[in-house]
Amino acid sequence: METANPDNRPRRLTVKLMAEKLNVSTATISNAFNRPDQLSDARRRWILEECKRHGYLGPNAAARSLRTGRTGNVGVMLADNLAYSLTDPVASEFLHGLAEVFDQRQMNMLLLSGQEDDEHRSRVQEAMVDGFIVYGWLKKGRTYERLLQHGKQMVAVDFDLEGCTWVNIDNYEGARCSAEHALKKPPVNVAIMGLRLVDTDRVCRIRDQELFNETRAISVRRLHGYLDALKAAGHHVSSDRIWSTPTNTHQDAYQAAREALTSSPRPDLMLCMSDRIALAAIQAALQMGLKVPDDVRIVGFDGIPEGANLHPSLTTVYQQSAEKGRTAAQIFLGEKEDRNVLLPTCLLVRESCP
Amino acid sequence: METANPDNRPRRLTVKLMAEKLNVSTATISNAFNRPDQLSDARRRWILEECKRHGYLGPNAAARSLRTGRTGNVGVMLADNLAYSLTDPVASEFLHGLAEVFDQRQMNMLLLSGQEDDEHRSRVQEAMVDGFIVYGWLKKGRTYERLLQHGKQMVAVDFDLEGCTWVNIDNYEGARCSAEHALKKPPVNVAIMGLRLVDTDRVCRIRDQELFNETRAISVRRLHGYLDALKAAGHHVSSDRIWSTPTNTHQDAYQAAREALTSSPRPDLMLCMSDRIALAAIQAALQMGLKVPDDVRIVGFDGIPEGANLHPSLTTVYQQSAEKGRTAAQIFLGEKEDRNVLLPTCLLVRESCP
DNA sequence: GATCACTACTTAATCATTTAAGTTCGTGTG
DNA sequence: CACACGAACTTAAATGATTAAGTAGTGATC
Repeated sequence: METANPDNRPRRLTVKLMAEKLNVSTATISNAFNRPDQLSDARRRWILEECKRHGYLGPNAAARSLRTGRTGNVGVMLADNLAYSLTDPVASEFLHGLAEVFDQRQMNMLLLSGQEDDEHRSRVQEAMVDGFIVYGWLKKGRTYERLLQHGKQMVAVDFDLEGCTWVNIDNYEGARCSAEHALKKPPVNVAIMGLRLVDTDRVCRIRDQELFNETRAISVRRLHGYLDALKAAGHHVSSDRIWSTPTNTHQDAYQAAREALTSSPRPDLMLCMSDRIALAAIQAALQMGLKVPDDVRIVGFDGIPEGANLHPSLTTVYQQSAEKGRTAAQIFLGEKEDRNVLLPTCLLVRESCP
Repeated sequence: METANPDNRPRRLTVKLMAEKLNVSTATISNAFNRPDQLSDARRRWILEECKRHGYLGPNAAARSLRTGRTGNVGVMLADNLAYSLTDPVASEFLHGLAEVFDQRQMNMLLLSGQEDDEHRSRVQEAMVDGFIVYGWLKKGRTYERLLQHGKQMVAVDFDLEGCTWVNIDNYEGARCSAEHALKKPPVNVAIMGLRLVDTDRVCRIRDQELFNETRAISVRRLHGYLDALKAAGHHVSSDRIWSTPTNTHQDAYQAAREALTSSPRPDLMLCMSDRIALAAIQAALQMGLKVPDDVRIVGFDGIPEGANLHPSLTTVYQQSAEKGRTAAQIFLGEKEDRNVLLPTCLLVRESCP
């Protein structure tokens, strides 16, 4: 048991103390803050004013949450590195969409990293939230397990979680369609620039045995889209012509692009699984003195704003990142009829691959 | 009082129930989860295993927080619109820096909007956090007051809050120095493109009576930096030549730039208080058939990555946004000796104003 | 004048933990 | 043997709110 306060001076004000001071019940104070209809208007105003005067700022959040079972927070679990995600243009747009809805509904977003620390502790159980939005592909592990167990509301985005409602885009069709467009003018050598197609932390080429590894289902679907379009056009792309970057950072993207562009035979069409990769590829190509799209055509994926004002501007697959956030938030809040939503993509034909 | 559970079947497992099931005290279960040194290793492992088997996932976050007085969360209050901030390049970099430190220390970030709703309710009191990082200039009001009262740990960034530790950059010197550089080649007509210099929600020019309004101290300091450099070089800029945008969005920035460039006399030097504004100004100038820097020289502020790869690339004042986040986090955690930090800026001379 | 409905409260149980202090028991020591 | 000590627990008092159910008083209605 805790020792009594030596000075007998309370450290913080509580409803109980305020009730004593004002000579009313704790229930009445609570009602003054939460349920105006439960007491007369005059009394309510008087209580609020007295509380302010005495320095009682309002109910303690933890105690309230313990009693009501609600927190007013939604846990936003980002599968990728948290710090990185905050500057990734696609993730930022998604968070923007989420914030638009949750902010209006007076809910706060608690950012959670999906990556586990050395002790594999999970942040799911300890998070003070009413539920989760899970964004991106989470590896199986403790966190994954805990997400299946906690029993709160949950929406998965860009991710398949058994039994969970979801929002996603049509990665396969977006990729297929962009490749189909690019193949109208037949290329000689195609390179595919993948994002986390295999489970390593280095830029590398894919080997046959790793090709259908499902570590990153988003990318695997995009890959199938590319490959099917290529097949339909009578092209064969060996796994030697498929690169993979471990992250969507400019640094990795640039390295991969550079490797691909200096490989032999030099590609004249690069299908990139993100705009970051595509922009890095354009930069690398220009620095090597190549002309885009004359010497090498480049197609991206995502449709980030930066791709529009550049010269050459980027041909890419636009995905509705912000809408993905708004939709996920609405499903979370039960404001949407559909429990699962597949958002369409659309092809933006610009200069890098006309 | 609450009615007893009709089935007599508990809705969730608690330490109490687990204690009964396993025939140990609640204290022992709690210790198994929190203080390994308080019980034998064998017993601890047994308890954790039994808990898992019965489906008890661990202590309830709200109850734990109520008892311990800690939450493991840090409230990140963004003065600007929350949804907007998440896509603003400077704010994103700042959040990136924060996340780098807090994620490593196992703390979660709770995003809070500094903007008040219609009822002026403040989120400060209800937030389940151990303290606050306040980012950006907060208007006086209920939220501002509450921040002064809550008594928890707090760090203000890009903001002055009486008695509070802070991190900031030298806005005055950064601006002065960039203007000084630009004035080496004497301009004929200077335009200053301000960010929230006055308290309206439209793009506008400044009138004399509003000039020294302190709604946005960051901008006011930058303005003084510009004006002092101009004065030193013998220039006078009337308030008619100073624009202000209400937000740092591309849309507002573009509109302001367009207005400035079509105003008479047309400016041949534009000092912009953000890179977003400067980039919009470059775009607007090019679209009008003007040459940058030949017809109009443009200087930015922030040093965002997008300014580097553009043609013409952007001359600007670099500020260490991510470092600002890391520093704020460290001060918050008490890991820094200094309680207040003023970060230096540096001038990046590039093509838009050589 | 009894009954009823309504307002404006109060009472007290409950939410799920943590932790200082107390208990028990086995072991080493003078 | 007595005593101290530490390990391994248990006991029970907080932590700070919310809320169903109960109560008292007032006025209207039959």
